[in-house]
Amino acid sequence: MEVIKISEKHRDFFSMVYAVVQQVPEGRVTSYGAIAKYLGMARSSRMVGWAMNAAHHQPFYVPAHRVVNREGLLTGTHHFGSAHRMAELLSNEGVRICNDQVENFNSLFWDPASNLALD
DNA sequence: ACGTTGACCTATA
DNA sequence: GTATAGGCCAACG
Repeated sequence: MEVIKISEKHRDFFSMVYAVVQQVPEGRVTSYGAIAKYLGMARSSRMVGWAMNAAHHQPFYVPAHRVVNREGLLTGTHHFGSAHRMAELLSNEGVRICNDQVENFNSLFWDPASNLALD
């Protein structure tokens, strides 16, 4: 087991990412870019993925399986322990997965910018 | 300290 | 429609 250390500076950013991911309803999915854009880091969407990497080490639950890339492709399946873990979780929520690809992704897509109010 | 990598996205051809 | 290039910024060797 490796422990991923999170810099104090980015603790906030990570927390914000987790907060958004936790708002994603069951049976719905969102993308890294949408989260990054919502947090004002549209050009640093890779950091969202890095935050997901550390999500497993967080004390609270983070439904990282509901976060996919902009094509609706499950790119992070290898980081879920088993390759089919992510697809299983999504399938359990009613999301049809075919070859690591979310079906009807356009309808299942949940955009935080359109569902969360910006204060 | 430098180069490479990465759960990505946008732009251009 | 696919293919290639560039950018982004933190973590790792």
